Order: sequence, then C-alpha cells, then structure tokens
Amino acid sequence: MKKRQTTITDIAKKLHISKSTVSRALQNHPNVSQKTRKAVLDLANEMDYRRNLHALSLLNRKSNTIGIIVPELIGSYFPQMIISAQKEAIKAGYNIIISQCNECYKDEVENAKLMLAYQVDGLLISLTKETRNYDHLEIFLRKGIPVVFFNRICEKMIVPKVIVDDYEGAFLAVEHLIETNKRRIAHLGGPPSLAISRHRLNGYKDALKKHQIPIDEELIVSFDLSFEKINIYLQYFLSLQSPPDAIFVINDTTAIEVIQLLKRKGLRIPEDVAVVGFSDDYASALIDPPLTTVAQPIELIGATAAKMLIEQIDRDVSEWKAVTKMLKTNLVIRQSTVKLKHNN
Amino acid sequence: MKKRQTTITDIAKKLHISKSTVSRALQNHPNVSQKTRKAVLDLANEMDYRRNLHALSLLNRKSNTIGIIVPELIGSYFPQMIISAQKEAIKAGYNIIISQCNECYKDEVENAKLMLAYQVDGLLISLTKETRNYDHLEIFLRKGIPVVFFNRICEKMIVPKVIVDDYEGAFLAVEHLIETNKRRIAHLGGPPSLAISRHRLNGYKDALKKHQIPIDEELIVSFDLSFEKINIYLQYFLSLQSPPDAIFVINDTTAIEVIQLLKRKGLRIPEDVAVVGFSDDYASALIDPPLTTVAQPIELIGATAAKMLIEQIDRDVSEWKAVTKMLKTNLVIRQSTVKLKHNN
DNA sequence: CTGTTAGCGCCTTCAT
DNA sequence: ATGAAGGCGCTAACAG
Repeated sequence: MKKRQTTITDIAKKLHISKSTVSRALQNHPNVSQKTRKAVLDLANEMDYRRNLHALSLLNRKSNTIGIIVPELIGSYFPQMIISAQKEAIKAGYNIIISQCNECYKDEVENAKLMLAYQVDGLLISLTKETRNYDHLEIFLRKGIPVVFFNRICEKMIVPKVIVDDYEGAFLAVEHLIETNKRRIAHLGGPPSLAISRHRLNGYKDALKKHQIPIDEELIVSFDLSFEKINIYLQYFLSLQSPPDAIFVINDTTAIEVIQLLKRKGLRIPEDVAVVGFSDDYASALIDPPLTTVAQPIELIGATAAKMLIEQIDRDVSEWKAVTKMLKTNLVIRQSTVKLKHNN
Repeated sequence: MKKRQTTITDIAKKLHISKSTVSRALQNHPNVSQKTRKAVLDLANEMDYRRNLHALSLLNRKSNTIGIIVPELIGSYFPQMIISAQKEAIKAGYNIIISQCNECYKDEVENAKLMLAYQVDGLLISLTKETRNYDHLEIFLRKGIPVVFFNRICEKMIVPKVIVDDYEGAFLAVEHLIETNKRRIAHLGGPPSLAISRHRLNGYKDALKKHQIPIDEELIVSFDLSFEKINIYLQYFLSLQSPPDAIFVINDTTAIEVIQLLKRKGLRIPEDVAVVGFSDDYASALIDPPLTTVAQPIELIGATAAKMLIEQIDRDVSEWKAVTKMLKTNLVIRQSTVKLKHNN
C-alpha cells in the first residue's frame, strides 16, 4: 500500500474547515483568525505537509525553476559556476534544475526538451563542443522563455550572454610567453564551432603580430577537445623541424594533460617547452609545475548570468535586452612559464 | 504579453478533435486511426509541444524524478558519482534533480524539503559533515519515499546504503606506509559524526596494532574538514617532540593541501613525511608529488546506489530491504609514499 | 473571517 | 475509433 502525500484537503478535513482557509493560513494571509492559523500550521507541521510544487506550477503557469545546462561537470569550472548561480537564484525565490551533457550534442537536445517539459521559467546554458544547430534553443525564445548563455555561447542567437574577454586573455597570455623569450609559440586550440576558440585564436595571433613574430600555421592546431587526441597533436608539434618552445592551450584540463605528457617525454617545463592554459581550474595550481593560466571570475560569471536571466523572466518578450556582458580575465603566472629562482 | 505553452487542448482545437484523442495519439495508443495520429504528431512537432511534467506528476502522483543531495560539488568525487547515477536513472525512465549543500546542515534540511515539495519518487543522499540530526530524512520514510545513502551514510537509519570498505582501505593504506619503513604515522581524521571517519580511524589503528606499533593518541587528530584548519593541525604535528614521518589523511582534497603546506615548509615528500589520501580525486595524480591514495569505484557507487533506489520505488514499504552494499577500495601507490628510482 | 467554485494540463474510465 | 467527464493539489475570485 503506497502512502499518499499530505495535502491541504487532509488538513482541512481533520480540522473541519474549508480548504481555502487552510491554504490562506499556510500562506500567511491576513484574513485568517489567529486560532485557525495556529491549528493549521501545527497540524501541517505534524503531518510533514509540503506544498506540492507541481500543483503550484500548474496553477500559476510558472514553475519558479531555472534550468542550467552545462556541457560537463569535469573540472572545477562548471560546478563552481553552478554553485554561484544557484545562490543567486535562491535569493530571488527560484529553484534550479541542473543537467549535464557529457559534451554531447544529443544529450544537450534531450536536456533542453526536459527543461521545457519541466516548464522552467528560464534557461542558463553553456554549449557542448559539438553543438552547431540551435533549434532546440530557439524553441525557448518562441515560447517566451528567456535564455542566457555563458562561457560557451551561440553568437547567432540574440540573447543575453555572459562571457570573458577571451581575446584579451589569450593576447596577454601569449604576450607573457613572448616576454619570457619564447618565439616558437604553438596554439593547441579548440574547435572553431566554439566562439571562445576563435577569440582565443585571434588573441594569440594578434599578440604574435604585435611583436613581429611571424604566424606559422604549422604551429596552430584546432582540436575537438577529446582527451585521447591530445597526445597525437603534441607528438605532431614535437616532430616538427623546428618544434615549439611554448604552447598556449585552449583550456586547463587539456593543458594539464599536455604537461603530464611533456614530462613523460622527458622535456623540461618551462625551459624546453612552456605551457599556458585557460580558466584556472582547481587542479592547475597543484600540478607540477604549477600551470600559468588565464583566470576567469567564475563566481561573478555565475551570479551575473543568473541575475540577467531572472531579470528577463516575467518581463515581456518585447522588453528583452540582449546585453552581452564581457568580464575581465586575469593572467595567473606560475612555474609552467617562469621558473622559480629558489628552485634551482 | 506572455506566451502560453502549447497544450493538448490547443492541438485538439486546431484539429477539431477531442483532447482524449490527441492524448492517445501522443502516447501511441492503438485506438487511434493512422490519419489522426499523423496529424496530431505533425502538429505537435510543429508547435513544439512538450508534455507538462507537472500535470503528469499531479495526475499520476508520481514525478518520475529522483533527488540527489550531495554535501558539495568540489573535487571530482560527487560530480562523477552524479553522472553515473544519472545515467542509470535515465535508463529506467527517471529524471534527476541535483542539489548541493555547501557542507552545511541547514542547506541539507532545506534541500530535503525541496525534494519533498518536488515530490521526488526517491532520494539519493550523502550527508554533510555537520549532519547529526536525521529528522528531515525520516520524513521521507514516513511518506513511503525510499532513501538510499552513499558514501556519507547515517548508520542509525535502516535503509539501503552503498559504501566502500573504509576500514580495509585505511588498513591497507597504513600497512603500506609501514612497509615503506614509516613508524611515526599520524592520522588527520574526519569528524567522528561521519561513519567514514570512524571506520578509517579503526583501520588505521588496527594496521598499527598488527605490526606492533604503539598507538600514540598524540598522532591522531579529528578535524571538521574545514580547509583553514589544516595548517593548524599540521603545525601541531610538526611541533611534536617526535614528529610524524607519515600522515594518513581522511580525504584527497585535504591531503593535497597537506602536501602543498609541507612543501612550503621545506619538507621533502616522502623522505621526511609521506602522505596518503582517500578517494583518488582527479587532482591527486597531477600534483607534485603525485598522491598515494585509496581509490573508490565511484562510477560503480553511483550506478549501484541509483539501481538500489529505483528497485525500492513502487515497491511496498513492507518489502523494502535495507541492504548495505560494501564495495572494495584499491590502493593506488604514487610518489607521495614511494620515491621513484629514476627520479634520483 | 470563512466557504464555494472553477480551472491550471493531463490521462483514464466510461460511454458512444 | 472517438468523445465527455472527472479529478490529481492548489489558489484566486467571488460570495457570504
């Protein structure tokens, strides 16, 4: 025999009063006598009554829920971002539903449908590396559900976005490499489908240009972020006639793997090859040598994205503003590019 | 003007047929003519129709949703566990709602209430370090909603649990330290409120006993997992008359911090102090020196817990089985305890 | 201050 | 093969 949940009807029956009175008491309406209110609240408490959110959502045509779709949960970036977005959401009375895509486009589409089925009031999303079609997201806009992108954005869609200055971050990172006297700087970039890949690539190129270092296409590889291939590309770099003396890598998890592989091949970091990553993952400060990387203000990104989303919710579609908020990055210099003196 | 979602009624009206027919068509009922079915499906598709899960949940008194509450999302343990639990859940037709507690009891209680409000069909939970009262979880049982614990379990509650053999894991880890000729082995343990802390402590003690090493209470500290305090305890250890030559640490994130601090103090690892952690976090293999640790079969834990939960759902309370599944750990030996030959 | 009613979107039963 | 009606839990609008 499966037990039923406690409902307002149950409470009403026990107290021999109407459901509306119970409902009002539970919501602290003024029009309820002290005595009744107390009786209701006590009984509700005793019976572990919880408002059924599904009923509420159905009634109000509003779920008070925000969906968050992230490409993955590996590394510290997305978990941290979720935590800070959630904090902001709860402050505004919204719950969140999280789902992750294993970097897989199909999962992203499924997750988007699920969010729709859950009637989320808004969607926060960072795309998978595979995503090139955005139909599953356009649906939200057609339905009047606001969408806010962060990190992995879709440039074609006119909605609010929270990003960091990938171009500048990359530019400064590469300039830093140049300043440490590296000249053959390679770039292990991301898939061109992602805007972040393109911006970071541009920053890389412009930094070289500024310092009159010729851009050598041999030294530029765009890869699909699949872990297994890192070694292949690294091997390629090292086998060049004139191999790189530094590598600017699209993200930290990849850069960390690059460092592991370089060490295994007996190369010294940074003397033989310097390495720079992007995002300042939790593990980056811990590895040997610690990774120089372009830090992102993750908490700020999460909070900002959530705020922007909540602002759009309940607002008429015609009033939506597709602001793109670009936050600053911050180059964190560690020993993967600069050898500590006292280490020698 | 806020747009409404597409409903069965909308489709019915457009096609001039009844709602029930539309509903049947959408569910592939046999009693619908081919023509009608096609018309409905086409229109549904065109209008981006999605079943309203709240309505379904209300109607069926079943949300087809599993709640997962984790103490935090820092480190790779819980994210990985969530991913594998989710995989299993989806296979069985369940969606999941994740929430994290920032290691805070109050948040755990709030999250539990939220899960109740969402009418989850079952709950997967790992407790925060602060949790000592379980009233918020007992409610689930009273309501006939199955609960399955994993990792941080509550020993007092008679429900299914998925754990690893913490005792054995600790025992083997400490024995390994003894085999590397360490004799003053300290234990930086977790709060005694957590069963894992107690079991790991027992494993530690018994390993010492087996090898006739006296247990020195000076060398045993139980701390509350708050990051800031790690240095205090470490400093305490090092200031002892006879300081430890090895430390067995309650978990990897703490052990990693211990290694950082030891290095900063100029101590050599493992020569001066060896370090062992627990759980094999993603970062553990990457730090310098790589951390020897007791690995847990995380994916298996997640999948097993989800399976056990789903098995209980829909089953009568009287049939619930409070099985505790204990999985094996696996000692991963790295350079924080054993120096590589070719490194010298 | 309290009660009655209607309906959110969906499906199932019963009738046709 | 189709339609009509009722109800899941809740609240807002309307009566008293």
